[in-house]
Amino acid sequence: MIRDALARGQAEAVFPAELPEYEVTIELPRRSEFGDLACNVAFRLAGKLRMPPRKLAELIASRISLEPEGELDRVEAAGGGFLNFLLKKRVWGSVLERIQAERQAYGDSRLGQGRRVIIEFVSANPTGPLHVGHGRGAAVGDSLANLMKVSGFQVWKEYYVNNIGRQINLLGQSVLARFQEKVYPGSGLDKVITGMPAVEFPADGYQGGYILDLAKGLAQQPADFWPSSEKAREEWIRAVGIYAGNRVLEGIKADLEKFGVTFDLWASEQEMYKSGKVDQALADLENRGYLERHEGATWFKSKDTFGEEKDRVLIRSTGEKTYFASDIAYHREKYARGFDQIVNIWGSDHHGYIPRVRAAIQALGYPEEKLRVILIQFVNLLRAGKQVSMSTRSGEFITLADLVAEVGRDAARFFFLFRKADSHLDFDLELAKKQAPENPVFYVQYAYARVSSIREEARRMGITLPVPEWDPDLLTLPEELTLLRQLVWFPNLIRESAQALEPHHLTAYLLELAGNFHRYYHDYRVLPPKRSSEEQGAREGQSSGEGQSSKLKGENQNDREEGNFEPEELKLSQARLALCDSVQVVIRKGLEILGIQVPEKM
RNA sequence: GCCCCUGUAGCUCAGUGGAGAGAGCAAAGGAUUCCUAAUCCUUGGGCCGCAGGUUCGAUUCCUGUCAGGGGCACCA
Repeated sequence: MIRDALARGQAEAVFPAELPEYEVTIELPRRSEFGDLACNVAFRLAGKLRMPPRKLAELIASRISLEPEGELDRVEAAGGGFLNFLLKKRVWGSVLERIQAERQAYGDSRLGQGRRVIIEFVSANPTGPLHVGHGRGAAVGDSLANLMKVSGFQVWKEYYVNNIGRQINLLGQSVLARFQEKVYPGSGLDKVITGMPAVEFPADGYQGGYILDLAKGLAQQPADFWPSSEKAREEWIRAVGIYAGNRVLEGIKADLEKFGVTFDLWASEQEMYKSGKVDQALADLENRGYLERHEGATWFKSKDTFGEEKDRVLIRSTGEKTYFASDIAYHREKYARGFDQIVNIWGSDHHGYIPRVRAAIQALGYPEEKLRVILIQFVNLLRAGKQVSMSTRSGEFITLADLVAEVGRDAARFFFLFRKADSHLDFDLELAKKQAPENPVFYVQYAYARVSSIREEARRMGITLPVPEWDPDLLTLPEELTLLRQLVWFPNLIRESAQALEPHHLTAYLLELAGNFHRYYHDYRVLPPKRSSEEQGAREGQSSGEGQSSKLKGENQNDREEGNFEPEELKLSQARLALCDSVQVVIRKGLEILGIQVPEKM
């Protein structure tokens, strides 16, 4: 259309016959005064045509022909040279028809075209309960999964369990030492356990109350749990470590379930070893010439080949394989399983680790650009403005379970998704608990509950949805247009957030939508005002029509029934009700993606 | 030393190659005969860290610089 206008200008010899290459981009302006769509083509051409952009814009605008049946209402030149387009009102109003028809499917798209994506997240070592930082990763990962699902991706969620290796042994040793110290003496267990080697509590062992609980649990183990007396100390530690790791993992699973987060697979590092996948991966690297042996260890040649700082150890001189070795095998598996996109959500302390993993993926001949890593920055937990310290080792931490118990799952998830994943997050416990407007979670949920309340009241009055016929001219208030525009924007927001892997945009959007709704609600009535009983006339006492429960009888005196409104009044109310209902549908959809529940009443 | 992230209102943070830069909190004052006052309104408040560059146009992109956080193991 714009090109037509320019061509017309050329024909009139206002523009030169030879136009330079140019691009026409249309954007949504931030301010409603600037129209519904804006175009900056005049700026792009101004320099080349040696004309002021404003003048150029006016020339173009005057040559644009609008089809009378089209969706555009008018076009004008504005500002320094923008072309602003105004859509006809029915275009905005039609979004309500669409939402009413699609309901919860509004916002779904086929962006992903069924491509398969694996999202690995949380993946905390089973050496202690999840803390709030893991909770943030869980919230981000789970919401991202939802976001991608509605955007047409096939999503697979996975937790990688590091249930073997040094940390697990350390856990085993910590638990066994506590067992010998606090549980075993005088327990009579010497009849069951024979030849237990003495184990001291390691210097860097795990502290915290859960270690003693695990030690107490050991007392319930059957006799065949314990290694035979001639087995080495390491065997005892390993057995206790695996036991403790499994117990901790059960707790982690339970905590995540309470947090509303589930996984399609709990991938086990032990399994990677048992199935020979680690050895296969190493053999693969060997065949491709990326392994090197010196100083008794086996190294991945990442320094000269991939520009890494240094080579990395895969097999220690002791013969033990490093975590990196099994992680290479795990990533190799992800590629081999045929995922189109691989998303890892890691703690920000892993950032130095990413280039190394990418190097290994390239070394194995896989496309590393399929891998995208989201780093989760630390959560700064505040209570009454004071920082709450966290560290797994010292045992002084607030667990995810504690957090959920204190502020609730909904508030916790919302706060975790409030900020960009890679920026530091201040989490104020007092604010999250507050049942007040300054708490964003309640603010959004309340907007939802309010609509339910309106709908309930409407039902009593006999006003129902769907609207029989849509009259776009009924919603003409600026506040209504603001809401309509925001609803139109929603599917776009979902797509963009899914593409960028950034669920936090959704929390901001919902807050804004809730705010616009609250303002609208405050200033205008959705339903017709109640009439006093004198005005109500002869219909009194009659029981109302379908779907009314008997408990409403007492209220009927003040209520009006269907047919008791002016037709225009009824139509306006229905249109506004459709708007509110559509706002609610979108809030529900948004909160669902974030994993937050919607209350019908508050 | 090298690498990554972050510098935007008093605080916590959104945001964008374009049109007086936004929200929440905090401060002060106000608003319910009527669909939930868990709401709403008003008022102040800003060299978008600093300096260059690219551009018709930079808070946004590039370079440098300063400040804060984090990472650089034969740990995971």
